Amino acid sequence: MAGPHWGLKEKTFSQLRILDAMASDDQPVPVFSKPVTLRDVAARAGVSVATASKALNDQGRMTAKTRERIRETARHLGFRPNSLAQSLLRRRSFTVGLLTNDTYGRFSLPLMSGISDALVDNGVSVFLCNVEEDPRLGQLHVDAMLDKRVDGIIATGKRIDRHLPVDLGNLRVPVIYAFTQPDPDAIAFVSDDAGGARLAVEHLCRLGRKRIAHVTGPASFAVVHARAQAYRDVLAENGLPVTEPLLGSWSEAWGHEAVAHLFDGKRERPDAVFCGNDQIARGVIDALRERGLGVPGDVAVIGFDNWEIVAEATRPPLTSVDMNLVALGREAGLTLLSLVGGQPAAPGIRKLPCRLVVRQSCGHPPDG
Amino acid sequence: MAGPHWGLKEKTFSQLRILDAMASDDQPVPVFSKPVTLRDVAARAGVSVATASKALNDQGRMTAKTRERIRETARHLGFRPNSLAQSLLRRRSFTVGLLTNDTYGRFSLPLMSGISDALVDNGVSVFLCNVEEDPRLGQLHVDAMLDKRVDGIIATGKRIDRHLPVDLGNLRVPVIYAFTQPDPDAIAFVSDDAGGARLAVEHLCRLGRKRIAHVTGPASFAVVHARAQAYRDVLAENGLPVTEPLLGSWSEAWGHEAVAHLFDGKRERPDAVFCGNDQIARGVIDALRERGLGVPGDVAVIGFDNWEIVAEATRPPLTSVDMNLVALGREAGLTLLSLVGGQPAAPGIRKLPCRLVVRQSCGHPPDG
DNA sequence: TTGGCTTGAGAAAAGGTTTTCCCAAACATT
DNA sequence: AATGTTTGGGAAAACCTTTTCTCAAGCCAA
Repeated sequence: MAGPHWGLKEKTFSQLRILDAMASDDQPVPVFSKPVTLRDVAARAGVSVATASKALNDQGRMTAKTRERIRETARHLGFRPNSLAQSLLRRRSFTVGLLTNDTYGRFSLPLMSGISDALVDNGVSVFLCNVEEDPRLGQLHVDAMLDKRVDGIIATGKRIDRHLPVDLGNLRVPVIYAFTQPDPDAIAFVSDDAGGARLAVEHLCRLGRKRIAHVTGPASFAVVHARAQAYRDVLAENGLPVTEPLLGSWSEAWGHEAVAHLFDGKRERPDAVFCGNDQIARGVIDALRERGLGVPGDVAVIGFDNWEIVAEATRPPLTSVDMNLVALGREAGLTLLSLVGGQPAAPGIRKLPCRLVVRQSCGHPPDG
Repeated sequence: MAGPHWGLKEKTFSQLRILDAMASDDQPVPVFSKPVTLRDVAARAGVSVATASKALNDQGRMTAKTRERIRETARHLGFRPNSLAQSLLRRRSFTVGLLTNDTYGRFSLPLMSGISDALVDNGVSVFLCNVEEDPRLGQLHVDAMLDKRVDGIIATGKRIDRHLPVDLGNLRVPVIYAFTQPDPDAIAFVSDDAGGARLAVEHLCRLGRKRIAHVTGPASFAVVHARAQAYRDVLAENGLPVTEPLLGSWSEAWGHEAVAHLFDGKRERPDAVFCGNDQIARGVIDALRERGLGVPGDVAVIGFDNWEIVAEATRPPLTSVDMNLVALGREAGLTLLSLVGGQPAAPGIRKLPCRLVVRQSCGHPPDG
């Protein structure tokens, strides 16, 4: 099996240890001391490092037997190429950075999950950097990432109309945004909020609800207006009366309070409430119960975000619009990858569709 | 300012562009094309790369004037050393990996935040890898991290008695565990659950509560027993009656249900409930309200985890035990760093103290 | 002036891999 | 037998930085 003699006197101590281990065992050798390098493989197989490299990368020309012998040797030694050396040469680190200011990870973690999913099979790892709202911290992270030669950066914010406290223009590496778009030339992935709102309101219409209210977050959020407009559009399309959306905060407390506005007045009372997020919906449901109103019997309630930990804990479990954050992350990751690979990509916003998750807070499912 | 002529014919196109830019501007030059290398700096300063390196790293000997000139040139060109090249040489990548299976990030994100905080000032970046419960995925991530020559790994789980689906023994790099300890020789950081429980129960005692119940998670969790024992201890120390903890799930629904057990029987009714997490506490509070019992008037309720998004949304806002996850992450990060630096560290578990966050669900604060 | 010592700075190796040549040997063609 | 052509494989450069070694010049003392 061994080739011609290959200069034992050149072997270092650690190489000798590897060889010793090999002599007694035919399994891949766990190496505790130094990592196995290509030189080790080449020496063991009796070829040059150049040939060894080509054998392992399916490059160059050599007899099938030689190639296989080198491969077997590498496998046997447990050789894994040093990514740093490869990166240095290829000017490509198989590493991307995810920049976020989302402390709780409500948005960034599902996104991260999608990104990581899409990239790990390509051997790409993800640096996660939480920059809070601190420009100094942001610069620190960005510099560290650039020094480490990340192939690209994904920047995500909590809302489309606020940006990270860091400038990513003219960066030498491609940048993709998720949930923010600092300028129109940037490539950004966002969920289709209007479409999601349509999904919700149309669902309520299909269930025969006639007086559908909308309780949502503060006017300072762009998504509030996008969703509110879709809400109005769908009601108009269905010939239903439009009541103005109630704007407040993203909290349970606001949902609670909004119910008072909706049900205390002398106006006709809603038989459905479309809520701007799951926490508001939760507050609404609690307040309705306190008033003796049944959900979904008297009033149907629908949420937004499909934050499972909230949606599944409400009684009854909450029907909600899911923004498909994992899929969004996956798309963003793949697009970044193709950008890194030199494929051009059109600037602008890509809206990804939402998805309705039907539970029990709106009554019988459409086909049930 | 320019030194002697330094061989213009040797300059590449991109270098010439840099020089052109310099001629017209005295600010650091934004470089869109290729990154500035040490060679560029050396050439521009009229010295060898060796000298340039030494000047920038405060090594070697040279006139103060030479050193300063090189530094100024580097600053001017916006030179940043290529981390990959440094890593290759130093066998140190200034990179660590955080392995987790916590999908929602309830635990791992605060931890991440602490780790990142502690390390970013040392120029260390963190790979976040979510391995779910998938051994294949785990191996994939670990291999990718090792190939990229991470300096160390922090592995975190959701619970101390379950481990990640991946073997991190004999890894060539130091490993630190958070919230898990696969074997007694491993270095692990966990929160002091017993201490946290003491904090909670003692708080209730100080407030004069006499019949304190404990509603917690499933028996399969080690922390359930640790906290329950501390609960019993504190009650005994205070001469109060001990009722057996109610074990269930970690959900709101269970908190709700537990209230029925506690208040429907013919036993004397509790005037306080110590809950195993904030969601249970939330369920308990909701159930109490439905029974017309006031919180904290009739019954004091205390939670665990201090998950702000839940604790602050309950009415009244929930007093809860905080596990100091950020601090724990910071400690873990710093310890890993010292391990990487060659400092030895004793194996075993390090318990970090919890902290009580007083809101309104237990009545007047001790000093209020 | 010679020998020894300090000072300032450069050459070269190292780190691990990939890739571009290049070269011998073997084979095929007239 | 002499000339092309393929084939298998190696040498060396490149990526960028750090560090060790070396060396010439300048200085001092004798």
